[in-house]
Amino acid sequence: MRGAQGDLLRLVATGQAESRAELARLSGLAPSSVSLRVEELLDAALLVEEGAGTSRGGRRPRRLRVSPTAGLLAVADLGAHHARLALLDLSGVPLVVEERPCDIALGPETTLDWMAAAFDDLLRSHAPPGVPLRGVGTSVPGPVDPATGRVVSPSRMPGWNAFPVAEHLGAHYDLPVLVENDANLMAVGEARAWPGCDNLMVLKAGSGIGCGLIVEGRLHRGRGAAGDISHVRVRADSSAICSCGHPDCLEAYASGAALMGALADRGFAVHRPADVAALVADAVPEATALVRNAGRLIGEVLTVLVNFINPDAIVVGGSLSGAEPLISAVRAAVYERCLPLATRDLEIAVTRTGPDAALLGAGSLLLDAVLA
Amino acid sequence: MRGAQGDLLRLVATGQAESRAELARLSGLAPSSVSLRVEELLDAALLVEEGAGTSRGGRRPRRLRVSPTAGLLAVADLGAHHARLALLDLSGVPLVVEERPCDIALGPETTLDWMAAAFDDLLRSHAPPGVPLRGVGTSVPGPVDPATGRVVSPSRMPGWNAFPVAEHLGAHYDLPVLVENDANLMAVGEARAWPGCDNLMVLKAGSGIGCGLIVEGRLHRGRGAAGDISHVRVRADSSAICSCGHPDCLEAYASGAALMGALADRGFAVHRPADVAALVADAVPEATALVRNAGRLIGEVLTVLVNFINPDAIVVGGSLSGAEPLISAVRAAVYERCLPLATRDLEIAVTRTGPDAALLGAGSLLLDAVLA
DNA sequence: CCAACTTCCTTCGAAATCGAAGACAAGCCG
DNA sequence: CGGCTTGTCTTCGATTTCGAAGGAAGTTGG
Repeated sequence: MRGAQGDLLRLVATGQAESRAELARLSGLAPSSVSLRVEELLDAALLVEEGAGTSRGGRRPRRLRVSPTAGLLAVADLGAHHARLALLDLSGVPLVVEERPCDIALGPETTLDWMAAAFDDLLRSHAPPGVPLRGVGTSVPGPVDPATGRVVSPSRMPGWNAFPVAEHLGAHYDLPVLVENDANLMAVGEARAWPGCDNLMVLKAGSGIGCGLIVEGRLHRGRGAAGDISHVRVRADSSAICSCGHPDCLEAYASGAALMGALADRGFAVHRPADVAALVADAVPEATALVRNAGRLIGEVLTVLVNFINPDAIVVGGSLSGAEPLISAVRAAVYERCLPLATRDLEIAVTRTGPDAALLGAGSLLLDAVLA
Repeated sequence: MRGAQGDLLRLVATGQAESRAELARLSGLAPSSVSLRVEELLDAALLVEEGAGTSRGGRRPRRLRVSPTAGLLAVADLGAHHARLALLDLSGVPLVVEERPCDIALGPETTLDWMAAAFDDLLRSHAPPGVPLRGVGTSVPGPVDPATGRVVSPSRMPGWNAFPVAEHLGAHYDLPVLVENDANLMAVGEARAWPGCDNLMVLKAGSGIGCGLIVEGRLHRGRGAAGDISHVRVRADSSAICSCGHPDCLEAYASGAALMGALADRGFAVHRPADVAALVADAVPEATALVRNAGRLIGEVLTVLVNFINPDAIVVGGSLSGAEPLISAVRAAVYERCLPLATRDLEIAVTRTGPDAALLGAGSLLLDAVLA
């Protein structure tokens, strides 16, 4: 897909434009040029005309949509013990989402080959005939070097260090391949649900603590570890040594793994972070207190970042995001301690996208690669 | 200056391109189109051809420069007790730089009218005849709402709250007017001296502590207070209440003002932050210890931001930047505590631009406004 | 010194893009 | 119901931009 057409298709696919007139406004092209390009996209069966939109006082626009036959994207959100897999159409709408158990500790080759097989499986059972696969993407729970698509010193991924994930996955396909950190993809997916918020911090509170940063509407990658808040030193009464070797990292107190450990010490049966959220939902005092304390610690770290970045919103996702005391404590810390200018219009909210945020984010970034 | 020409002129003015061929490479336009546009800019006397550049193995390029007669920019860097004023040509090169005493506590009208008079003064004495003034800009030592050009709750600027600085200054001129926070402008100015570093944190250590953030080559403004690190809570032995009402803000321990206070308590005669740096240069133990401690505290705050943003470099400027122990302590804290991935290629250095950074930054942003 | 190669810049026909004007299709309103 | 207004989309000549080819002015290397 070359330049101008790609831009137009992207605007339709991302839901920013639904008519030729909107395309003209957003793309900066002349209405006549837009008509020509759209005509070509219709001929190529990448776009379809679908009825009429709502009038804004004049003639009703002819609604444009990405054709369901334009192509599919296969995406995965890879966790430590299970992966969510999905097929999306080019506008990012899921045809099918599945969660399957897996184990990243088996190493990259095994895991990625398993993933490719799972994608084939989904395509066989759910892809309409004749619709081509156009891109493949996955999240990984660790830092990814944006230049090379390699995983870099991931603490939760034994055996994966410096493994060329994108390259290995790409060997199965002659297609654009995307590999990105899970919190980053979650941020991208979430960003589409927050129109008007160009600067967004998306916290992933799961068994680890991650954060994705959207600046001016675009994912901020840094050197691959951007968004890390796990290893910030927090003010704690006791003293814990983190796996990174430093004392009192946020992760050692406020991560899902830390909370699970603390609850297990007190005799609760918790096997995954969602179990912690469940205990909180059941109003178990120990769990609530621990989660609230975790939220306070996270919130105190976020104050620094909110003052510095001035985001439009902080969105909390991940399997602990269902624990209301966590969000409340984050809110309390941020609103109490940050500059008024930074919090005046700051929204702190739970995910609008739900558990598929990273899958949708992968679709969004993949679309860019496909239409490049 | 309309679009395409503006882009080309900007590339030459910012020193990114010196020949038609470079313009073609950087602008994405076809060589033939570049030649046409350059011809028009030469006819309009905005560009001049000036000899030949150095060959890169083939025909030598014909070097292009912005004409010295193309226009001037009047810029100021406004401090609490003095202002630096300059006239720049459109490529950002100063014709004249002066420092004059002033007092922002006299209020916005008085100060800004004084500034306009000072600009007129400079223009009379230093502007070549017939060269038009094309833009006016100033820094202010406080947050600026990017949308309105108003100062917002500035702690060091009594009487300025919500004052429409850009509007008032604009009444003197029928020209683009720029008003921006001082640390932000410093960051923009510094960024041009760090080619290849697209993500930059620029620390201004003066009587206050400010920070400007460059992301993907562009200034990050947030809601106007972005870059603030003054009011981060630090781990301190004693307890001090900051002017913002919270305990143990960084500013209360590590700002030039705080250091001056501490030194004055010990009987030293210090009247401006540079005096602190001078004491350190004279190896006065009390001053060195205080400055080193300030650097450590600042560095600890920066660790959070470095992990989160992964900048390419941290640049330290401001009147305390000459104090070597400050930089060393910042370096020590950041390199010790940050993630290896974040510090692997991180440079922590003193300003390359010197005291005129904010003036040059103002010129850089003004150029964008002039060529819009 | 002279060919071979590089890079820079221009020339000129082809192609893409624009923009003004108008056709088209609604809602609004007495 | 029939103007009136508003917004959408297309037509078509004018303009801009492109791109391939070639000339100009160097360097490099036998």
